[in-house]
Amino acid sequence: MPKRVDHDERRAEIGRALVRVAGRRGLHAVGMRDVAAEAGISLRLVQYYFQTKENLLFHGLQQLTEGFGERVAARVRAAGENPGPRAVVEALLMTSLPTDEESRAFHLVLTSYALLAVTDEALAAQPYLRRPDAAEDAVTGLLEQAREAELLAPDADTRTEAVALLAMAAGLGTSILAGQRTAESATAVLRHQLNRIFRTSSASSPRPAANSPSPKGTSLSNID
Amino acid sequence: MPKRVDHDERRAEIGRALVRVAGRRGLHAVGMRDVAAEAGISLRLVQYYFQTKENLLFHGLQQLTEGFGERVAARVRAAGENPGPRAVVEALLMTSLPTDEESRAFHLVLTSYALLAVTDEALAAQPYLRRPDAAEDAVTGLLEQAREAELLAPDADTRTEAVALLAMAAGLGTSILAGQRTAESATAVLRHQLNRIFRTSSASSPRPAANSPSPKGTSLSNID
DNA sequence: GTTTTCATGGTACCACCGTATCATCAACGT
DNA sequence: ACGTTGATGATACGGTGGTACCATGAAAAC
Repeated sequence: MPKRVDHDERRAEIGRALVRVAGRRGLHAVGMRDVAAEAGISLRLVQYYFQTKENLLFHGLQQLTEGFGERVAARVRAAGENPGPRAVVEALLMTSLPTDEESRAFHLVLTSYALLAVTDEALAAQPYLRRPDAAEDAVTGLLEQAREAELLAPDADTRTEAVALLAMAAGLGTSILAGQRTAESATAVLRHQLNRIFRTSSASSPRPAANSPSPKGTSLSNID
Repeated sequence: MPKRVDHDERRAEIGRALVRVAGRRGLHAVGMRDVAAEAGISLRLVQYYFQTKENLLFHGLQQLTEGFGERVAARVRAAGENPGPRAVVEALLMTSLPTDEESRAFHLVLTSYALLAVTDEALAAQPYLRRPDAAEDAVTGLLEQAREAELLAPDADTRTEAVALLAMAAGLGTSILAGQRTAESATAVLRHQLNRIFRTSSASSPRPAANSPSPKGTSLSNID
């Protein structure tokens, strides 16, 4: 069978297997043999593509963060062709909530990594966890935009509100993971806060339909 | 030395050792030998007082949650003799932030437990993690009190605000743990939200300046 | 066609970890 | 006094997990 193999694709597949099994049994309980079995390959191959477990874990983390960026982008795209600042902020926040079963695993593993990084300096040095300030900057910028479009109270403290929103989303996310709250109630709480910050000039009730057909082009920023 | 020994005190001491070492190296990296060394006793004794590691972990979790309750109580006590609802809420929220080095370990380990409980049903069945709704009820009740004392907007959604506050505190706490935010900026964000919710008894103008509007003088300037 | 290189399988090694076993020593009851 | 019981030490055992080593089939290079 030794036809030339795409190493990157192979590594990505193994990384997905890692995330899957970690989502089920917890990141702490994942061994290389488990990953191999989940990916349907032999232990030797996991070693072959990632020499060490540390390497595998790093790669898994990288995939997760990249996946998060893609999820945000997809949600923003789904918010319409020219989404207003609120729609973008909402997309960003909602993405950080574990709603369906797949994103539940996603967030569980990502949170596990973050917690590991607190005491594992090798993980903390990985750049993929090193810039969550990017999200803060992005949300702050979006709130600024909204203020200039007179969608916010003129004296709103955008940076503080951005931090508060992100922290709230993170906290709600772990609440959902822990089974203390449903995804629906969490989104309701989040939307309540958004409704407070954004003085909705038109529809105020939680209508998830088309909102804010803003003429101003809000260019999507990088966002992680 | 075989004079009768207070088992409970011994177990508590070992539990404290567990939390200490877990705070340094992470809960996942803690073994019974580490706990024994940290407590200055032999491995055999850790086995003697806790038969199994699972038992030790359960006990450690119990100690942590009990410690949390005591911390809240101490902070409320420090808030004055007859603290208003806001002072109590603030004490509760501030307690859930890792400020000094000791509480940092405290929250790191507690968060690790919570995350473990997601995939470990034996841990999830432990009653000490089973009642975080209690905090939600407490804060909601306090907000109700405040509303009746006309410290809140009469149409405030107390339960939603309570959930939001608790989620925000949790999220800010993990941010501090991850080194993404200082404890000072986190407390500032939290106070900003409290200032928003608790408005002065006269007007609804948001005062970002000093707080303590209560007639009883609910100024708690404790905090480390 | 031979050689080299890539991909893969199988398995052994080593260290660590939780647990169990055996042994000892000091107090306390009667 | 002496046996019983509680507290402690030392060490062994079984399992598991990451890593390493050897082998081999199958293309690609020459």
